[in-house]
Amino acid sequence: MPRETLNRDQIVEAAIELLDEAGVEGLSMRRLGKRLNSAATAVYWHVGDKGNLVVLAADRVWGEIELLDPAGTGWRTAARALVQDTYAMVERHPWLVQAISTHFVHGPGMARFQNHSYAVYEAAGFTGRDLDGAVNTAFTFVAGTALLDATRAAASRAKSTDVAAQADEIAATYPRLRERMEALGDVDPAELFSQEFAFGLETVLDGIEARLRGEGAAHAVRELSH
Amino acid sequence: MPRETLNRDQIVEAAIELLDEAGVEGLSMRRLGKRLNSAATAVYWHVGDKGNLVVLAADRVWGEIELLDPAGTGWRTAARALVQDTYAMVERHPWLVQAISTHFVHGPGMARFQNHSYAVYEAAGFTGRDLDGAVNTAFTFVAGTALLDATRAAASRAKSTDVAAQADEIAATYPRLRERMEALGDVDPAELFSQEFAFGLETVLDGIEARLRGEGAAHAVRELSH
DNA sequence: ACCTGAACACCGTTCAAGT
DNA sequence: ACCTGAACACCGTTCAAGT
Repeated sequence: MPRETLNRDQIVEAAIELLDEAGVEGLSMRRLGKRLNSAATAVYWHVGDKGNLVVLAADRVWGEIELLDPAGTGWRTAARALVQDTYAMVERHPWLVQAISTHFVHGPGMARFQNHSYAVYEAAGFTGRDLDGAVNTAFTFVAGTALLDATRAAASRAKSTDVAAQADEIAATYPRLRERMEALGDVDPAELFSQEFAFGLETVLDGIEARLRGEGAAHAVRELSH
Repeated sequence: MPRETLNRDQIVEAAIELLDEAGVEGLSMRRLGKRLNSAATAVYWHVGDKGNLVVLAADRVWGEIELLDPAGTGWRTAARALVQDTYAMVERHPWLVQAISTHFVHGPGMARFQNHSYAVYEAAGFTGRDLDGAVNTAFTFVAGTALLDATRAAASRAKSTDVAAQADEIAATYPRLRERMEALGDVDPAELFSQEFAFGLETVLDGIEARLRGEGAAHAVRELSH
């Protein structure tokens, strides 16, 4: 499978494949070189170093998110869809959380996404600092969900269910945790997670909506930055 | 500085020091061995491998969080304090986000923290699945803040402000982002972040409080799990 | 029970040398 | 302008051998 010359896009694409398969640790310049039929070190000419390559890959995947025009659907539907679609993207690329936690990712992909976020909450009626606040609150919720989901994924990657069993044993020594474990024992973990996600999402949107009506304690905070 | 024998606590303590200084990547078994005046490989006998050591360190730091009795202060004050204190802990240990994103951390430290979370929202009046929902929503907010803060920290670690300048240039090609950049140009980034944090926190607590009064769209979600 | 040292199979990155 | 190969300074981990 010969090719003219290497280029950035092609390298980033291959890197994303490797990242999806094996995570940040599993992406090595030597493995990447092999996949591209070139010397591992040839990649350096195009992307600088591994850190920068991870940043390029991380920014790229933000471009996969579908942007729904809030004018057609109403802001809350668009806001909900945006959070859900972002979460789906993160699930396709579980390495993204680690990438973001160790690198500053703010390229074209992120800018496109952020600009749309602003469009959604602008359509809701927010302006100025409140607009920043609303966008940021929703984004924080997605980020949190992604991070918690990454932990969960790490748990199922762990050798056997040994780790989970040990966690349960420890939790059982605390009264409230034991009570919840017993109450939730029958529920499928995946379904549980998705219900918690839905609950959290609507709760956050409710908080944002209350702010829109000038209600809620969040109102007082705004006075700080007048 | 001689010592009897190595032990787990001592190793985890030294590991946290190294993690605070240089992150997960900067923690190497050889460096750790040097700090403990022992062969790098001696550590393996006590903690298994590096992954498990990171998990032990990550669980340990959850124990640093102060737990405020909600009976004395009211649930909202206790909930707010818990989020703020957790965030402060994460700022002291910036590697925690990466550790959690790649490992399943559910030891005694986490259990203690989680049990207290349940106590706070139980004091607010939540029970059953709503209690899980409230605890999880608040925790998701802290997790998201931590992840976003890690990115920010990675930005300031990056060589010069080159990266940030480049990010601004890209953002400026989007109308809404450019507008916000111009509007916020004068504001100190650290102060901005802390105001967004306060806004988000109160917004999320407002959403949770609305749920407590049986208001809000989050109510409908609860029906799904009856 | 606890520790050491050598060894193995990897890494990311630099750089002179090639075309 | 783009690529190669050797080389350097690291990694995590295993394991026989020691006490």
